[in-house]
Amino acid sequence: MSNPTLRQISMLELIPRAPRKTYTKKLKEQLSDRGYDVDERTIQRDLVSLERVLPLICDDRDKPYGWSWTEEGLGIQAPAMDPIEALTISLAEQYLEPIMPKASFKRIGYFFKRANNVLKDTSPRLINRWRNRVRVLPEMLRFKNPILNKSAEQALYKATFEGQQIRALYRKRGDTKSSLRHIHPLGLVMKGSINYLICMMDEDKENPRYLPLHRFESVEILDEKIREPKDFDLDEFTHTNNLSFEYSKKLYTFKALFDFTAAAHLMETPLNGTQKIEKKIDGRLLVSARMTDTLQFEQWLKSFGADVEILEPKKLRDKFKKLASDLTEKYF
Amino acid sequence: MSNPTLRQISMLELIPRAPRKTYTKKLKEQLSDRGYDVDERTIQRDLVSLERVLPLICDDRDKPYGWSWTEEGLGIQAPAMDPIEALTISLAEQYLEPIMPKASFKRIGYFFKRANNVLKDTSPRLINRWRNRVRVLPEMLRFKNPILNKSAEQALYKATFEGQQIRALYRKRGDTKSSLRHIHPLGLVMKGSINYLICMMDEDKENPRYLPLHRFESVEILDEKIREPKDFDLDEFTHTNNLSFEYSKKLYTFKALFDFTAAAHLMETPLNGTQKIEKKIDGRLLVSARMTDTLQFEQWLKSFGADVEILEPKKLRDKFKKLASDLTEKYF
DNA sequence: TTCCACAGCGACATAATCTGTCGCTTCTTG
DNA sequence: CAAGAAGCGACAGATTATGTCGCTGTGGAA
Repeated sequence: MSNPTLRQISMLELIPRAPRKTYTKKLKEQLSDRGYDVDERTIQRDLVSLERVLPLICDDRDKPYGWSWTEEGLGIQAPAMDPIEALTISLAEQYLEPIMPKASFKRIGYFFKRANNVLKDTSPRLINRWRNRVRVLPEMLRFKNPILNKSAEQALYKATFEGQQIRALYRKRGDTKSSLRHIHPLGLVMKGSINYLICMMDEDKENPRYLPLHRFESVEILDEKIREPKDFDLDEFTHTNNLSFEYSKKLYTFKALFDFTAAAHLMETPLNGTQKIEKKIDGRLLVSARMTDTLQFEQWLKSFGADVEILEPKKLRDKFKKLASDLTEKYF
Repeated sequence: MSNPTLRQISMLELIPRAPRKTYTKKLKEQLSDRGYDVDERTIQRDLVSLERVLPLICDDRDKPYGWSWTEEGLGIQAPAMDPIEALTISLAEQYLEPIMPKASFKRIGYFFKRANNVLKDTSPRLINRWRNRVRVLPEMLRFKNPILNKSAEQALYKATFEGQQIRALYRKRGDTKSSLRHIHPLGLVMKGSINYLICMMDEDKENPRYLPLHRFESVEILDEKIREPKDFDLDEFTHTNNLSFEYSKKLYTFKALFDFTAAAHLMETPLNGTQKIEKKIDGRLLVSARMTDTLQFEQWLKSFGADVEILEPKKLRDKFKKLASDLTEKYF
């Protein structure tokens, strides 16, 4: 089909958003790859005519002119979002906002803007109601995010993605000054308010380390591929270094008596599929489940204070026994 | 400008995704609103010619034919995502997946699909590396999500959005059978694995209630606007009903001694802007901050076990004193 | 400087297309 | 069965799209 419409749509999809640009030559090639064999002159004409009606800009300071979509221009999206979809996205926005790195969140902001535009168009009164009537609440205490250097962060992402070595100014915990290091990035781990770079450093050529992103002061991407330990497995690494706790392999049978009101929610949101629950005569709930042995689970139990009595495993019960005496010692 | 390209792009934006459809008549009007005054015949021709090259479908079982984009078709997006943007979105996907209602997450899945497509095109090797090298780890214990009825959930969303009354089969906590209720939805609150409908019920015409979505068995949207209490404020409601804890207004000055290793992270991710931290001679950290009086904060403190000693406020210290004796009583 | 390559642009002629109109057909509905 | 609605084929004239060519200005190399 030699329909100009399709060719022009393809072309519009090939034009990047400012500040990146593309050029007629490049467009000609890319369009040719997609089966549109046209003269460069035609592309020029198309660009000029589309520029008049769409938020395109042409950088004519240098001579192959550089074409891009304007930074904030709305572009084209078909099919348009329907209202329910837009609502869902605006909900996703509420979920993401507090937990995602600020810079990343901003980068996809135009997308949320588009969703909100759709909602505005359909019915400003309804969208307002939605705004006022839906909340995503934090499940737990949120800490302040560490301050981090945006350009360093971006560079770390890029280097990890492309597998390039870096040279970076990194400040060790406790140190006030940062020092220059040569690093092979292996991966990224986001956990709560802290994100970590998993990497090899010159000090230890065997074992990867994890470094919080906010301790990087500046990052320079080197023109050299990373050297990685063979069979490196990020999940295994996070597990053995206590970053993750989902994949722990040690299992035990857990049994405890919970105060009814404090643990009633376990009836509807069980710990996992193995959980069993039984109401005792004194009103307490006997909960049992196969659990992995993790720090987080212990912390969760401790947060119940005196509303839980651990029965099994004995080791865990002993820990709580010790906790009781430790606390007594502290406060009496 | 009588350029067919632009008109056709506009038209593509006006065609909804299946199962919704649109019709030539309707398109003619909408295009006319946008300044494209063309014959219906032209629109028909455009549709047929675009159908051949784009994932459009025409439902010709009935006679104004219904046009839509196919359910999974990729549509048009310009400007295209650049790779970094696509990475960011694929990261957002990792953040959202565990915490967002499954149905909602699926609804915007096409968007993540698009991002992943961009990445695949740029470099399949790199995207694979990214997949293997980036993890979003849960910060805390995740419970199993309650099972919920998808159509009921969708209806609750819709009714809340549109402000319509509903008639629903709702199962009270503890009950095995559900009963029919007449409800005025006021809002939605998502908190961890449980989502709540805030609403007025016939039993109590004064005070809103909150009902977990997973206890709804079926929902029928009525053709009647909700009656809402005047000056209803969702934030105030969540606050007074202990759903949220961020906006509590009671403030106190908190002081405690933390074990160094257990609380070192507070130096980088402070509780809030008012936090002060001081290293004592015995190695412990004296942390002080203005805090709101919330259950969650107390739970967080309890999760430290014997690694924290509360100094102020006295009330809180007393609670921990009582905790110590309660635990001793339980375990000795 | 001069020369050359490159990119953009205007002009032009022709082929290709786009589009409104009309009339026929098919289907539904009362 | 009549009327109306929607789709579709055909047609013709107007419009547009496109390749080609040659001119111009710019910038770098000789």
